[in-house]
Formats: sequence, C-alpha cells, structure tokens
Amino acid sequence: MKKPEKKATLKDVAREAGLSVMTVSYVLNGKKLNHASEESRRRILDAARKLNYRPNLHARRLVTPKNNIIGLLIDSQAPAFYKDVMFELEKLAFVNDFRLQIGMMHESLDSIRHYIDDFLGSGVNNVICLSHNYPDFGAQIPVLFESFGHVVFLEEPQGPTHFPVVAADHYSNYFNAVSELLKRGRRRIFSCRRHYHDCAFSESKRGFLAAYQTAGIPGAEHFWRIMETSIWHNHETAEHELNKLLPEKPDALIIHEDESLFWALRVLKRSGIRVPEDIALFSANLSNYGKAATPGFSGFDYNSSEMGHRLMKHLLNSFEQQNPPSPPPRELIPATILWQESC
Amino acid sequence: MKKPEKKATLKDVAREAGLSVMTVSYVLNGKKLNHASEESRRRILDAARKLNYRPNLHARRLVTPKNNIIGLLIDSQAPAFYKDVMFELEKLAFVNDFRLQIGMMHESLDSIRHYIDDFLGSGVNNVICLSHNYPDFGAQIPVLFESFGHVVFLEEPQGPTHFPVVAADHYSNYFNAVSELLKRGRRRIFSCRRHYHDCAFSESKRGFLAAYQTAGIPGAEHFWRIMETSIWHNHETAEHELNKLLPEKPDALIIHEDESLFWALRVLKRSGIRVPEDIALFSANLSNYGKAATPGFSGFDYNSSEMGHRLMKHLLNSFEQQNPPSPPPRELIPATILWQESC
DNA sequence: CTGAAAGCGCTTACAG
DNA sequence: CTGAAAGCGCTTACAG
Repeated sequence: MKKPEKKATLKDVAREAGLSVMTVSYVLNGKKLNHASEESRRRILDAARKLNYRPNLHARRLVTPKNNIIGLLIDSQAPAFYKDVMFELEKLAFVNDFRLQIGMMHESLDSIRHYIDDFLGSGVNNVICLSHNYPDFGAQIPVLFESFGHVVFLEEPQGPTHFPVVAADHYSNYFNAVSELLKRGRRRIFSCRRHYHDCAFSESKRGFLAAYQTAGIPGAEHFWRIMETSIWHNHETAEHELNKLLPEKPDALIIHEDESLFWALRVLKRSGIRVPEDIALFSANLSNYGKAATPGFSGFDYNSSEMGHRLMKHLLNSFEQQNPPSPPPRELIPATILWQESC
Repeated sequence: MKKPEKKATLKDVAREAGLSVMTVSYVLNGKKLNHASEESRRRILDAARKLNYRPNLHARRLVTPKNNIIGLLIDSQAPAFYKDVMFELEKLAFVNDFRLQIGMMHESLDSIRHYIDDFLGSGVNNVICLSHNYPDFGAQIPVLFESFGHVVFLEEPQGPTHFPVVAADHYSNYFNAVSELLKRGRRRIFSCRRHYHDCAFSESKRGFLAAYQTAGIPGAEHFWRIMETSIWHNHETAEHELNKLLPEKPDALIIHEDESLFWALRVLKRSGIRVPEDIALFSANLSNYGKAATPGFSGFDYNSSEMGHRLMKHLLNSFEQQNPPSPPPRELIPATILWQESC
C-alpha cells in the first residue's frame, strides 16, 4: 500500500521559521494579532506555505472541546425531498462556518447506533436528524439522541423527545387539499399510502377525515386506504394495487409519491380512464418531475430550502438558550399546494 | 449554551475496573485476546458499559496513522444520478468497514479547497471524486488531489491525472442510441445539451457523429446543438429553446436530463406535435420518473449501483498496488438503453 | 497476565 | 513580543 507522504507539523514549521511551536500556533490561528512581530509573522507564513502545512484536525479537536461539527443523520432510502433538505443544510452549515458530518442509516437500528457512536466519538454535540420513522424500531430512536447537547428532528419522532421538531403541517395540508377537491365536486377521494405509526400518517389522516366532516360528506374512513409498498416501482405493482381500488369507482386519488403517481397515470391511461375527467390525481410529495408532467401533477410542494432554514435556525437557537423551553418547540410548515391539470 | 456532559475516558473506566489504562485499551479494542484474564475482561466490560464509555476518535486517530475514512467529494447541484452513486458508495464503504466523510462543493474552487483541507487535516488518504467538471475551473481540480495517496474519479477530469477513472461509455452510448434511431427511420436527430469542455461532452459528440457517418447520412454536425442551460426548470425556458429548434423540423430530440424532457413533452403536446409519431424523445439521463412516464421515455439507464461498485473496486485495488500502473486505469461502463414509447 | 512510559500534534494559560 | 510546560485521550512497544 502506497504510503501517504509525511505531513508537515507545527514543529516542522517552527524549525523552518526559527521560532517556537507556540508562536507558530498563535500566528497561524490568527488570534491575538499582536502576539508576534511583523517579521515573525512573515517568516512563519512563508514557512507554512513552503512546507504545505495543514493543521492536524484530530490533534486540534482533541485539545479544544468546542468543535464546529454538526452531525446529520439521514436514511439512504429517504425520499428525494429529504436529500434536498440535506444539501440545503450543508450550504447553511457552510456559510455559518460549521461542518456537516453525515451519517447514513440503512433501515436498521444498528447502522444508526454506529453513526451515533461516530458522532459521540468525534465530540459532535449538535445533531440534525432527518430520518427516524421506521415501522419496527422508530420508537427506540429518540432515546439514542439523549447524549447530545442539541438535536432537532425533521418530523415528529415516534417516541417522546425534549428536543425541538420541525415538521410539515400534514393536518392542514390534507385538510386544504381534500376540501378543495370536494369543492371541485370530487366525492370518492381515495388516499393511498403505506401505514406508518408516525405522526405524519395520523395527522394526514386526521386532516383528510376533517375535510370530509366539515363538508358534511360521509364515508371518509372508507376512502383512507393502506398501500402495501411505499412506492410503486413498476407497472405491475401499480396495476395490482389500483385494481383493488378501481371497482370502488374513485373519482380522485391522492398518492404518496410522484414515482407511484406516474405509474398510476400510465395504468389508468392504458385502461382508458381519463385524467382528470374520470379520476383526478394528486401528489402528496410533488417533485420537479411531477410539476413538469403532462398533465401537470397537482400536489403538495414542500419547500426544502425553507425546511432547511427552519431546522438550522432551531439548532442555532438552542445553542443560546440556557434552559431549553418546555415543552420543546414544535414548528409546522404548511406546503404550497400546486393545482395543475391532473385535478 | 448547554454544556455537553463530561464523557468517560479510558482512565475513568480503568479506575472503575481497578485496572490500568493499557489493559482496558487492549480489552476494549479486542486485539490480543489473551492479553487479559476472563475476570479482568468482565470487570472492564462492565465498567465501560456502566460509564457509557465511547472511545475518543480524535485521540485514537491522532495516534494511529492508519484510518478508515474515505473522503467523498460531490457537488450539491449534481444530477440525481451522482447522488444515487453517493448513497451506493456509502453502503459499500459501510460493509467494508470504512467511513465516508462527505464534502460538498458549491460551484466554487474555494469550497473544494475547503473540503480538501478538511480531508487532509483529518488524515484522509483515500478520496472518491464525483464532481469536477466545471466550465470555469475544472482544469485546476485534479492537481488539488495530488496530496492524497489514492483517488478515483467518476468521469474523466479536465486536467491530467495519474489516478484511475471510471466513466460512462459516452461514445458507445451515443453511437448505439443514434444508430438505432437512424435505423428506425429518424433522420433529423437533434442533440440538445449545454456545452462543457469535458470528456463526457466530446465523447458523446464523437459517438453521435460516428453513428451518422457509419450510416452514411450527412448533416450530423448541424444537429448537435448547444443548449443555454443544463436543465429546463419551467415551461417558458423549454418553449423558448424548443422554438429555436422546431422550425428545423427535428424528428427526434436527445435531451440531457429528464426534467427538461418532461417540459419538452409538455410544450410539444400543447403545440399539437405528437410523440413519437412526429418527434421521438430520448433521455440522456433516464430517471425512475422518466421510466414511469406516459409515454415511457427511452434513454440511457445508467446503473448507480454498478458505478458505485466499480469506483470502490478501483480504490480498494489501488491500496494493494506497490506501484500504480501507468497509464492509470480507465474503465468505461456502458449504459443500458431502454426503448419505450417515446421513440 | 499486567502496567509504566513515551508520544501522536496541537492549544492554552502562564511566566518572562 | 516570545517560549517552556502541561495536558487532551489514546495506542504501542516493551519490561516485568
């Protein structure tokens, strides 16, 4: 195995500059500007450049308890929106002079523990958790974060937490969308999504039912359907699932993800069912592709940039608070509802 | 600011177990199994659990030159395919007991330098570079990687490098796709993409021209068009760009990205142009959404999993080689071409 | 089977 | 303005 070339240390720079290690440290870190003479500064800067000196971050972080790392936990299978939020957060971290250390889970508690240990071992005190709603062990996740000083969750976790949470306003989103569909004359609006024991699921359902109730139209419970998979990845799955629904004469479908919606559209068209005349299609997670589709998809347009900003704001805020507010803050972000030709 | 609670160190565990720090270190690291008695092991393990001990990774990495971190550089604006590759690589790193340290660039040389410094300061010796083709400073990027022991690039960088490169086989991809389109009777196949001074661009063009030449059909140069933006994000842009093309009576369009292709489809339909009867549409970067579209998009289906495996393989291989092969290996991966109703 | 000692590269009071 | 010294938490020969 090829050896990495020996890297220059502070000692090397000091020797080269003919000064002591501490003087070099002071100059290179730019604190206490009056600590060294102009001549010394120049000699040190020259030596550092000549030797291509880079500080050893492990040594630095070993000795300075404060570090500027924010841990970010995301699932590698997370929907595209979460990944957009991740990239948004990275930009925000960068401009705030933080580094993002990213841990990726793979649908197993072990992989989460692994990365949490990495964070803890790296002195990470601040964590943004983007993914935590797992059918099997979601409730066990919040406790894993107790060791950190500051945490913010995207979406309400399945267990109790004393950390802030930023979430989409699922109740209002569903209430508004379904109300509008009802106003447009749709009566048999089927919502198709996988069952999760999380807040997003139950709040969505609550909003869905409330819209029907407010409109004084019965039967809503019947229209709330559980899908077997979270995304339809091919024609067969979509057809199979839709065939369970079509005999019930839906006049609108709310589908959880754009990829599934595209497949649904394809199946419907092949069956000679017209969109939106016979069935309206509504996306619960509009992507750029869905926005550009023909017919253009209607749906919830979450704002990853906004979401990233709120998450970061809560994390930075909590740095400044002596005593965390109780109960911990909850912020709900409404989606923009885009109405296009699919409805 | 809330203080993180003091973490237990090896010394604390040693005190709790009534043994020396070194014995604890040996036991907890699991090497030299016969180093401690069964009784000592148990006491140490109990103490570590009781104190919730986590090794300080900075201290460990300071003292052990070998580390298991792979640096990954990606652009936050990279197309979805690159992000898929990133998640693929994370999984591979995880099972190979490596950690991925992710640096994200933002279209500026400074942000790249910043993360490269982070890597260098963290003792990272192995780097996978996913994004480096920038119009303004792409040529300056490869030299930044000279300080690392092992590097592998996705796609040929714009400057010379002695590190291995894994890339899509753009020449063959375009040659095969265009040949097939010609065989299907298309004659005015316009390729629309932004101009880049990189290998992907020139190889694609070479394949495009070669297909026409092999078929003995003239005019290919005229059909290779430069688009002003890399992705059409709305109807206006797509319409504006397409209006430059339509007077030239294209009978096929190769479009660089699915989002643009969706907009193109929408514009064409509104203009009463039929797909594929009047114009065939072909995607140079098929996404899952494009595969599910109606009509289903034809296009290049790159395999992120395969790409991730190859990249990791080259990196791991280079660990074992005393002298890197010269010239450095280049691996070209052909895309699967999916033919659907859009052609 | 167990431990004393040295050292990784850095920063931070502190003394001159 | 400059430097000697201590120490962060860990691992690695080495000696008993």
